Amino acid sequence: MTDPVKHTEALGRVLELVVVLSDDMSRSLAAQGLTDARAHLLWELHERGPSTQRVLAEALRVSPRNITGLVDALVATGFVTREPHPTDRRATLVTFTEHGATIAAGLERDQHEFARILFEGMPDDRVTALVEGLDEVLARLRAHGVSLDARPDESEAAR
Amino acid sequence: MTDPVKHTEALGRVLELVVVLSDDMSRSLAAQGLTDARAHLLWELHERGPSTQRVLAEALRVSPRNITGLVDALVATGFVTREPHPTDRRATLVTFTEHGATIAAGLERDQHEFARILFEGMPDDRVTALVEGLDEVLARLRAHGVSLDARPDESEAAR
DNA sequence: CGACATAGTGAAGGTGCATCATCATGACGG
DNA sequence: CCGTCATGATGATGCACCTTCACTATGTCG
Repeated sequence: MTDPVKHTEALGRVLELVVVLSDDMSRSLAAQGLTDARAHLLWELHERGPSTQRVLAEALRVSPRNITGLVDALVATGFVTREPHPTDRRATLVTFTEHGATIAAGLERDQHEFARILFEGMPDDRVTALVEGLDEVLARLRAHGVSLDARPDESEAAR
Repeated sequence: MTDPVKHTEALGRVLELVVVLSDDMSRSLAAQGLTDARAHLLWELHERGPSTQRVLAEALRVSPRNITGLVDALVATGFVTREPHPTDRRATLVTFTEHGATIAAGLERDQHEFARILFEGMPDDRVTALVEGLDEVLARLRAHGVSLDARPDESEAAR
């Protein structure tokens, strides 16, 4: 039971944070000439190193076809290049240009900067409480069957 | 100072929650034949009652032109109708059909259901801590100049 | 070698968003 | 009363993201 009203209030806070945060991050990315999707791709590339488009498609959870377009755009703006895969002639390795690598490193700095803005000076126990609270919420979501790759199978039967 | 690593971890949790949550909500909406934007419009209509498209555009923070399309879609699927404004012949009042009102009420139930899934059984003090933590983060975001209607003026000068 | 799987792309389409131009109507000062 | 300006909605275009289906080129395995 606990308090349903408080629960709805908490959900409201989470949703508000979602809106404000994603809005601000998008704006910050746009200032660097990046869209959300392209920045996401750059980020994955930054963490994985040169990758095939197939791998990127799975990382971003989008169709391989879509990756083609994103890579096209990033190639056009000089952030990445397509290199032949050394052993598989079907595949291409998406690789940073120098410029792209610089930008990607900047994304990481931006993330730290963001964390600093949000949490700097906040008491440690408060941050810990927040992380634990969010972890529990995430755990509940997963327990409820939100696996983040739930295919639209015949899973949903309720209602 | 406090701990930068913990801060980055906390940001990671927030971002993960954003992804998982919005993904799940989208799926839940799609199951009712609604896209995110159309559901958002329905939600505003539910909270405001019959509204002009202009008002909806401001509520959703999108261009009036875009509202025309969303309303078109909702009219086509029978969720809303366009009624003439009683006093201003330029304007139209977007109004629920019976079906639309039912669906909108369902959205509200869904939100409560969602809150229940996320928080039911969680100790009250934990929920409170979470809300307070999120409030502080939101306050910091705003203090940092994220006003949610920051026009791309000449505000950004840094970097 | 033949059957099948896999990497990437062309074609076509849906959705959400934007801007600019246009039309009809409202509001206000002279 | 009327001209001017503001405002509500929409037509026309265009971009970004995403999808599915079809197809080519290549890898893999019996």
